[in-house]
Amino acid sequence: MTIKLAELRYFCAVVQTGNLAEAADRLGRTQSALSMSLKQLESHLGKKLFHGERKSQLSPLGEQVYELAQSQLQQFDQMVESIETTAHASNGLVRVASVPSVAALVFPKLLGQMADQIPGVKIELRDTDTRQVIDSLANGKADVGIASGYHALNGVVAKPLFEDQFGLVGATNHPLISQAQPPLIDDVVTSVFIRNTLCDLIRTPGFVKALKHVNVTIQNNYSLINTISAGRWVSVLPETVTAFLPSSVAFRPIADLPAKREVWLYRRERTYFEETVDACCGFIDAMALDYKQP
Amino acid sequence: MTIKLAELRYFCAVVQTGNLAEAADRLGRTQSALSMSLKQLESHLGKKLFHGERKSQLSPLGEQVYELAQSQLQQFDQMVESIETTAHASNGLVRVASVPSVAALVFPKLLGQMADQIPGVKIELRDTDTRQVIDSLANGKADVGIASGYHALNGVVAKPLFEDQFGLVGATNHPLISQAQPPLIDDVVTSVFIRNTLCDLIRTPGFVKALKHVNVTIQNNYSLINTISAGRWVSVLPETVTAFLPSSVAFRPIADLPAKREVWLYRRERTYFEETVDACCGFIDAMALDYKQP
DNA sequence: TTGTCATTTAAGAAAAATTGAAATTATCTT
DNA sequence: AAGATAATTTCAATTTTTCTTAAATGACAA
Repeated sequence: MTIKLAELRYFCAVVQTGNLAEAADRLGRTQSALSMSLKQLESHLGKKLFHGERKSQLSPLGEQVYELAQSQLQQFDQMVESIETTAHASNGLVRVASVPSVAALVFPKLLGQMADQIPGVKIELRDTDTRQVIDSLANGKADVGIASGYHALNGVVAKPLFEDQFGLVGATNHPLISQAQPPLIDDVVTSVFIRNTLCDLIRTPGFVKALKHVNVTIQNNYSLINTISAGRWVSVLPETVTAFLPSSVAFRPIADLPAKREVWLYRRERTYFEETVDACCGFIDAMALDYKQP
Repeated sequence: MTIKLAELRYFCAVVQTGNLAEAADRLGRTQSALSMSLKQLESHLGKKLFHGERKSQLSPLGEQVYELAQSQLQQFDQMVESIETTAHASNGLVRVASVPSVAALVFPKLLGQMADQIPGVKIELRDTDTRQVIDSLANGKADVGIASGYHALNGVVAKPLFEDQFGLVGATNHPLISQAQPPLIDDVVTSVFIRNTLCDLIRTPGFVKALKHVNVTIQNNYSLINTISAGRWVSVLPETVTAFLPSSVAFRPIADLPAKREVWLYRRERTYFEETVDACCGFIDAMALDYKQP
């Protein structure tokens, strides 16, 4: 007999609630059912999963198991949902994964068009970073992907979607924004510069070099924009990201920074509902045209 | 009631064998058990998973389910193994993921040192591409990672391991190898050049530009070396990869290609057996020194 | 100590999975 | 097209597993 999924599910619930009664309540089971299940899991592993007698503190092994089990359960549930949706959708399910900036731009409109033109279609939209987009495609967990740059992938066809000029983002009244002449890299990448994840896509040597001395980084774009709108700080972002800037923040090109972000559209071959996925890609492609020739 | 892991396991076995009897045999169950389980799965989804009456041909939905189920099962089993190993290992389990080139270099020695110096330790070594190494670290599926380039990751510390000069690889008697003066990019990236995955790490503008006109690519390094040793073709690889070249193939620097591959060592914070993981990183680090100052 | 709260235990009940044998359905052969 | 063979399904009986109820144990604080 091996470890069962239900055992892990119970275990995780107990970890989250910190006691049997609450976990049992949440799962619609009794305390004793959980108690026995945990005991079985522990005896299978030959070690305790919790510290002390109560279920409030994990042992080191428990920590490890919790982490693994948690992500496994999440994945499993996601897979089940995906299977069920596919099975029940009359016009199929299209799973689209995209980097957040493009997702914000594309998803609302895409959702509308799909729903209007393909009755009964189901759509699953996810925004993550390029790495995970590519991964989802590779694992068959997404049918369509939008990501930065080109990545060769088996069973997936890629096509360039649009290019996206990098430029300065700063508060409207920041000197670098308001000054007459266009700023240069060296003006921008100074002590008021905040690095962000998208900066890593830039290969312009002068910029890469300047970036080495920057020591403020903000991972989350929303926090980044917020910080910038306070007035003191600036950053560099692709132009389409700035479609969502508040009026207190503005975008302008940097004279000696020609770098563009290449956004690519990926499509899995041999998908369940070919036509639906084709239509989806068509919509995305059409939208991209709006950005290609502004 | 929801989809169960066992149902998917049965389903996959039937898909693989193509008939119930064989699958039942493999799983140590009877035909009827599988038949009922499949029926249950199908009625849950409301659609057939197979085409026709026999179990030899999947329906489109079946294809989709099979693919998802297959990868899920694989992951689950891997997780179970990882949990069990962790639980039973007296000195813990260290899961190391590395890009193949460095893995080939480091794993044999590392395995020996770990076994010798940390009695009872268990080691799990995996070689994949950089993307998956980073992913394993992010998902808590690896404790230590070796990958090309720097990637910021939550809960993971990174440190540069060594740098690896890119250069020409060709048959010993290939003109570009045997000629007196060092070759240039334009000599190398010609009609006899084969592109490979590691080429994408190179950012030297002249090389990137030249690469655009190359239309032969080999993904697998082993096949690549084999092809090269035939005599006609050449490629570009990092120097450490060449530690495993057959004598018929040689490495030499390219005069105007300064590109280096940066290899980084990643280590998850808050691992189960801190000391063991520390020791492992120490060993890897020490080995890297051999390549830093050759 | 005593009372409360959390967990465990044990025995029976309920649910789920598995089996064996017979029945059905498909495929092949002639 | 009929019979033979192979594969799958059905169904009731059985086994296994999981869950519940109810009572017992253990920890902890007043």
